[in-house]
Amino acid sequence: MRPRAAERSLPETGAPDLARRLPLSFYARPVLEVARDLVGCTVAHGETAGVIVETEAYHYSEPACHAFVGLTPRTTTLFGPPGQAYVYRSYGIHALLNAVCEPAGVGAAVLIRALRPIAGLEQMRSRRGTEDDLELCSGPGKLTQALGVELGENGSSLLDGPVAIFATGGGSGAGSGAESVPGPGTGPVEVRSGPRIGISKAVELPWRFCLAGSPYVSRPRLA
DNA sequence: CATGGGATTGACT
DNA sequence: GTCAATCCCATGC
Repeated sequence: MRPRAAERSLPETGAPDLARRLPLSFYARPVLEVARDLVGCTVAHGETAGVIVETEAYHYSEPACHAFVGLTPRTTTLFGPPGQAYVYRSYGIHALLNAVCEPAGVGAAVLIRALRPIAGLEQMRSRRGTEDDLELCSGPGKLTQALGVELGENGSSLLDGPVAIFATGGGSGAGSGAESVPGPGTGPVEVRSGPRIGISKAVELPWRFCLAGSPYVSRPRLA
């Protein structure tokens, strides 16, 4: 399949290392680790891209997760192999984007909740119908609209599919020796955790992860 | 087959 | 702060 434009050229912002997508081994880990480590990474779709500033973890063992009910037509992707996009319709209106995690057979995924836009801003503004860049991707339904991610991409591979996720290469490039954590795009990113948003069950679990101080996270902001 | 409930958003009081 | 929009699907009769 042909390379996507956003993979080959990106604006200066953040100078992401778009040469390499996150590998399968990144997703085949405990979902809480993946959720935390995805903050600071870059997600791209077509000409558009943004840096992840907010995520939430979902695991079959707790009732807020769709996989809690077991294997059904809806949860097939969730129980599938890691590194796939789980896209579903929310409230009959919005498409929400997740990254499937943990080994195949374990229903778990990370919901991508907010991005800092870095590429394809004009297309995002057009799709979103606003000129306010803070409103482009500051919510799970907003970012899929801005990126143009749709339900048909459910089950597609994040490793070799239309939705791509990259480490946002920070200062020390590759080959810096030391076995750095395999996931986090950048070096030091301060991530805060708190309760997940918009759920009615397992509300106490602090499985939401936000980039500290980012104006691009959704509301309510994490103190 | 009928029903009910959302991993949300935007408009409005 | 409240509330409707809108549709997929899990559940129950």
